[in-house]
Amino acid sequence: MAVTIKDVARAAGVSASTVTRALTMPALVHPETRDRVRRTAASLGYHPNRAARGLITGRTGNLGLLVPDLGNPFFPSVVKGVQARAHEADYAVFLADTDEDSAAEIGLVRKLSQQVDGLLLCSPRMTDDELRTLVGDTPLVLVNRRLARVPSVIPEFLDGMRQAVSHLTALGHRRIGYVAGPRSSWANRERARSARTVSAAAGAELVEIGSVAPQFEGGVAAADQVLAAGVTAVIAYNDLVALGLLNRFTARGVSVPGDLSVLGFDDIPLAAMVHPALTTVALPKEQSGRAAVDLLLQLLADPDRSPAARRELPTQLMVRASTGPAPVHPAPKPAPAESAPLGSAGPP
Amino acid sequence: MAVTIKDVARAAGVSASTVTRALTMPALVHPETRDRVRRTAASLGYHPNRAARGLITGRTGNLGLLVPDLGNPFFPSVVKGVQARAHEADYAVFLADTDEDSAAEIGLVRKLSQQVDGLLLCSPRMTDDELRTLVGDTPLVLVNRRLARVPSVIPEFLDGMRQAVSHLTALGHRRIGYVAGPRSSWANRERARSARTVSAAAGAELVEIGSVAPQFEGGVAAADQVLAAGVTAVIAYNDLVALGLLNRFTARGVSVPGDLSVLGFDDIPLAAMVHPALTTVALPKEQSGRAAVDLLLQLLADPDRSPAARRELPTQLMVRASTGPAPVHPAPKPAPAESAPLGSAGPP
DNA sequence: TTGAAAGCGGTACCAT
DNA sequence: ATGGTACCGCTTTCAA
Repeated sequence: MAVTIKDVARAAGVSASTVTRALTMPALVHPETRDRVRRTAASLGYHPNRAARGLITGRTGNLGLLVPDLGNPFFPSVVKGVQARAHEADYAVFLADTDEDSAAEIGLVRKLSQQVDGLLLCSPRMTDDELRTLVGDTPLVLVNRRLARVPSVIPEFLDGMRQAVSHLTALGHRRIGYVAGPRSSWANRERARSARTVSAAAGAELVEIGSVAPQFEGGVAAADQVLAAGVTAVIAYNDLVALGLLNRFTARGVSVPGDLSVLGFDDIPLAAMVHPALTTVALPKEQSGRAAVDLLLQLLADPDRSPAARRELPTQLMVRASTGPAPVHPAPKPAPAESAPLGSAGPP
Repeated sequence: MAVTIKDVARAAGVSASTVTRALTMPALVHPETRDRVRRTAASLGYHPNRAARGLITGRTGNLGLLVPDLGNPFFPSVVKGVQARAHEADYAVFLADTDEDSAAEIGLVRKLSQQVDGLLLCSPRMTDDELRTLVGDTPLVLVNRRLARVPSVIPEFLDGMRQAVSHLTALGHRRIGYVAGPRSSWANRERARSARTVSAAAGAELVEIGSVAPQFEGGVAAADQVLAAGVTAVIAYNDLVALGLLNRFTARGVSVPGDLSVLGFDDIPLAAMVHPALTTVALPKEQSGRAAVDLLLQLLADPDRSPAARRELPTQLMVRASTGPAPVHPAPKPAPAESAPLGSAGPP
């Protein structure tokens, strides 16, 4: 069994109360006693049992983080940010991957909420109504999602999209595609809305295409529709989808950015590693994670504060090789390609 | 405050003891009472407080998972496997990213061990001696690392390397490079050792190159040494390093697989998405995670069992476009390239 | 079959 | 400045 407070008390010749004080309210105990207790505790390798402490203080020192899919590199980045900030504040982190399943989200919130001081929901897929039923139970902070009266950390989507569209129109593009992500994703709805607003303002025509899984395969699946849409540039829901598009375009002999410009969202590390490197709107990832933890800690420290603190973090267009001047002639519509096996197309 | 056992007891008109029994030892309570209690509990939304329960049972229902870097897509995959299996068994998972730092690993093990029933250490960077001091404290399972008398889940590296080298020698390669990863990585030591053993047996010459960070940048950094080594094929410590090599080769005008074949390890999803797609040795990832949880649960269920259960999982060579026949003339040594900005090289 | 009481490892309050 | 005691939520004897 582990070392308990009683072991320390006995070894130091004091009561359990004094041990607690020496460790958590040092000012209240005689310096000499304090030092002796602390030394004894250290030498015995004593660490207070957080569960037991939590039982009485109501504080567990834990927080929970839910993400839809660790397979999308966007989320591990957010997780890293959360971890880093949480550990600084001496919090431990429960992580759960919900597999893009809103039912799983709800169940996990319920299960975790009793073991944590607060929860961070990153890009939750559940509906607003479902989300509302969870509020009040446990302190909640949303990441990448906005809901009235719930604290949240979100990126400046509108500005990011403005940067993206300005870049494309400056290159001469006038007819731009947007490949939509999952309908259950608030981020997708925001990006689509921003795309409409911004392209209207810029005098460009926006063609909305499908609604695909937020993965490489989604992009591969949407690529032919993009070609058929006669656009000269396409903005993908996220980088994975953009990479799927790139892959399929290469397989069909469509040159990027010669025939078609491709732009992603997120700036996952991968975006800079591929060929051609992907132009993308960088979202704050680690930073979102850190900010969310900050917001949560703030909330815990002083619960009666504004229940709807909200932080919006800047986005940044990363111009790389996948976008270029609009072709003089509209996008080509090549003959149906030999169907290349996904992800294994040979060299051009 | 959340619903407690007393609330349920009062509402159902029984004692707390009966509530416990009705929920955890149904056989011991009168069917009628049992049903009434369970209905009341359900209608009140009662979930037993796991921390309180753990205090007395000694079981927390939690487990901890440490990984070196979530930024390497290999680890999120393992995490997904752990999560999936853990949730099936009704366990919650503490996750910690140690940032490739062995000191952080040790601290986190200490911090988490009191809150969990067992810990999974994935690719720990600490030394064998450090690792040994941690054993016995809390049930431990190693993933991707072997240590005497500690249960572990590891891939069949030797066989994986054999597949890789056989593939290359069959293509005519006789001089093969191995770009080493971090020295603190057991996996790296194993791969290097396997590479030596296997290539000797296959009559190929092995050239060991550097020791780089297990990341894209590590590969970029090693690429020029690889070219200078006069090999016709190179095996990278992992896929990220392989991608870094590819990127720099492309920038220097070296054709893959025309001039040089490149082979990775891991089979991260990315490997199939790039161009040319990366030939790689697929390691079990989700599967390792699941197996590790299984091993841990087994250990918890019956602690006196063999303390050193060990599972070795098969690996699988994925042949893709980055490997091809050895060139007739040894690898070219192109003139020093214009130094292309990392990760942003334009189209060939 | 059920209830009362003790105690898991801490902390907080009230004495002294 | 320190010790005693009650209690956090739950499980587990022990009696009835």
